[in-house]
Amino acid sequence: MTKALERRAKLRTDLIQTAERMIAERGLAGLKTRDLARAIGCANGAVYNLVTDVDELVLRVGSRTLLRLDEALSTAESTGEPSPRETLVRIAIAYCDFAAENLELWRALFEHRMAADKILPDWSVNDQLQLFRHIYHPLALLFPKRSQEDLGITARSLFSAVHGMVALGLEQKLVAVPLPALRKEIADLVRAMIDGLVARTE
Amino acid sequence: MTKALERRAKLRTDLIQTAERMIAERGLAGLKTRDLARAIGCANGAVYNLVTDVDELVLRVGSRTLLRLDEALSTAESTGEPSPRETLVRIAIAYCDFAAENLELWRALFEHRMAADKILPDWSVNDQLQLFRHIYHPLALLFPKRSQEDLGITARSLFSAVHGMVALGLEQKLVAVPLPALRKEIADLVRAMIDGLVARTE
DNA sequence: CAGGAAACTTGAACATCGTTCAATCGAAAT
DNA sequence: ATTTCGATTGAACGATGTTCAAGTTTCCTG
Repeated sequence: MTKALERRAKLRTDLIQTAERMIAERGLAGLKTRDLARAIGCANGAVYNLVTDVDELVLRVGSRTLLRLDEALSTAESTGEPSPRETLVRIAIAYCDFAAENLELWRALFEHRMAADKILPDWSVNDQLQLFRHIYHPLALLFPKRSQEDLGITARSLFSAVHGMVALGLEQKLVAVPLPALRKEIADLVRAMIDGLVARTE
Repeated sequence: MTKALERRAKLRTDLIQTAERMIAERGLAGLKTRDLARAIGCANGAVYNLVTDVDELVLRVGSRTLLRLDEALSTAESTGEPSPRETLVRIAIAYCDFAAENLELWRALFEHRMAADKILPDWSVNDQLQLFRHIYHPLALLFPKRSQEDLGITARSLFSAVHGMVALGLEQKLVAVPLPALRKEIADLVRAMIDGLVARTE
């Protein structure tokens, strides 16, 4: 009994890691079940013993990506000058750097679309909401009088704005922005957003 | 000679319009050549007489979407209080509204990915760069001393930030934000960004 | 207007996907 | 050793984008 389950568990781990590598190397569209099966040494159909869907596989890879992203943002949050303003700048830059260094895996987080009827599992939803908390803390220091709800909204707005700059900045379709320039733009605009928000409370 | 070309031209127009409707109704992933052929009354393979690729078809639909978006931003730019600050806010809100009202077509602009080796045609690139000019004008009024290049960079940053808020705000995966709330958040953050940028020049 | 050339149109065929499932295999239990 | 039952296989299915030889229409010329 244990023998079979062990094998299954190992295969499952291999599958997810191989899928991660494959997305990183060839993009989300380059993920093929037959390639996966060959890579982990099993039959094409066997993939569906380890995972119900390709959708689930992508979500599992996404979970790992979000975990690493979370770590990157955590170190950015706690490393360096503790001023909330500069902490938020560091977090934004860290987001940009992570996206640049993990371009295809990061893209897969947003490119992936499931059939409208399928609902995505809880473990996947929770993963995503965790990200805002890195922004929430410094924001709470900057705006002690704001309600939790307000802070949450502002945190998401800030995150979204930085996300947009990174997303369009790393897009190769338009004129590709050199990474150092993008980092500078992001730092500038984050400082401007914070200053503008702070000024309103005075 | 004319007869054949007329028919071709009409079919081509039909094709693009049908593709547009199909994307609007069922999303980019719902665009199928066989459905298109049936809808415009020709054989499956005939689609490739009108268009070299599905890629080209999506780009042509995208061009129409960008044109309509441009119009929406134009009226927002010239309608209402002429203060540059409020003009920029109106443009941002107009972008948000357009995305909400043309959700799938707007998404198709960014979801679509071509094979890495294929280069996208000039007419498609030009379409996209036009958008920034709506932001450029008010920005130039706010920052008369900045260089053209600087203004262009700031314009793209502002656009990208708003784009991010709209993109993540309209995403249904996470908690869906009610549209009025999203509009308010965008207006707030745009004002904050502008105020923050202006404060730096004083 | 006839008739051949050129261009257009067709739809069957191909390659590639994700996914399914009846048949086969192998390990644990008796 | 035999049975049993779930795990595994890989062939097959249904879509899908794309191609192309064959058939059809259109156009030009004598």
